[in-house]
Amino acid sequence: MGRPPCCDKGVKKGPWTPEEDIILVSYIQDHGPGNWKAVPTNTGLSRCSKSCRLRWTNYLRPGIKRGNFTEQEEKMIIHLQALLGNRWAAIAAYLPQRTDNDIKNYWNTYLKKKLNKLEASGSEGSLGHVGVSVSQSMSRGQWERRLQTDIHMAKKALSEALSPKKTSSTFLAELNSNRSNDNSTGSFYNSTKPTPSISYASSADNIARLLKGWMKSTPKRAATQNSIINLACAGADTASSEGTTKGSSTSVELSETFESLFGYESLESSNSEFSPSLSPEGTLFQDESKPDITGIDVPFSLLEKWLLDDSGCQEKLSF
DNA sequence: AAACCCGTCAACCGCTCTACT
DNA sequence: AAGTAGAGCGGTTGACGGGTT
Repeated sequence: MGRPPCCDKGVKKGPWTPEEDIILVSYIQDHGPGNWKAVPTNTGLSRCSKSCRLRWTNYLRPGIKRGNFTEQEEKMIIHLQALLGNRWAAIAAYLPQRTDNDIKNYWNTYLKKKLNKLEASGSEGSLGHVGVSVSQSMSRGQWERRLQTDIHMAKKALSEALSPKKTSSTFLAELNSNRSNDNSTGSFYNSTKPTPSISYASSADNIARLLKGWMKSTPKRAATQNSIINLACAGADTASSEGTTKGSSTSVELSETFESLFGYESLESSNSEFSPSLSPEGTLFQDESKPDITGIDVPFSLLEKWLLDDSGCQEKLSF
């Protein structure tokens, strides 16, 4: 019974190594994401295509916010889960910097329990006005209006998605011109379309971040770091070449090398403030898999407000 | 110090959907 | 219209780290 495995038996499983990440990112830099079937053969990675796609979309793709969820995000997730159910991809579409996997994990490991506790205690805690209680506490009229709003927004997003889009080459051309003045100050949630200012190379930021953690947590692996750096130098061709490698670097030195190599520091410094305003970055990649909700008529901030505030926005959002 | 428990999260599995022929 | 392959999605697993006993 059951279908045959999607991949050959020879494929590697388990955690991805930095080397593999760099190879994957390097390939995607050159060819763009998509055609995942071809990725393992073209890169020589002994990973199945699915695994490559997953690794990219859930971890390496630029613009992904990692780490703690903010209270706002938490409320949005609770609200959206109540509205949409366990449709994590749909929920993730409203949180452009989070992956569906991340949201799913957060829900299963934390939010569900938190809400269960609240429900069990019958208290109206800090989350009492949102979440599980939404469908129970709101009037039917409110619920239906929300549903209509959701459908309306979905339609808008669909028509948006069907409208002509920029080609990737246009994107890349813009990227190069924008990358120099990348100190984005505009809000990601602006109602105007964000200017694309990302390159595939930006996934090097993600790699660098991951490598930094990897090197810190496992200094004993330093033996393999030289090869990583070599790969990085070869692969991340948009990165600065200033960070030349040293034969006997300590892990700290190496991570510094990566920082300069990938421009990691700038990302790190702003990472704790990885607010929506941080990144028009990532929009290119969000276009790959997520509906473009930034371009719809309803400004995202309004949507956010709607999600976070039960009583608010009903007037503004009724159509 | 060792054993155990628990929470987190990256990754896998298998199913469904969609596009293509 | 039917078959097929690739992509996407949600559920689940397992490794790992931290806390507790």
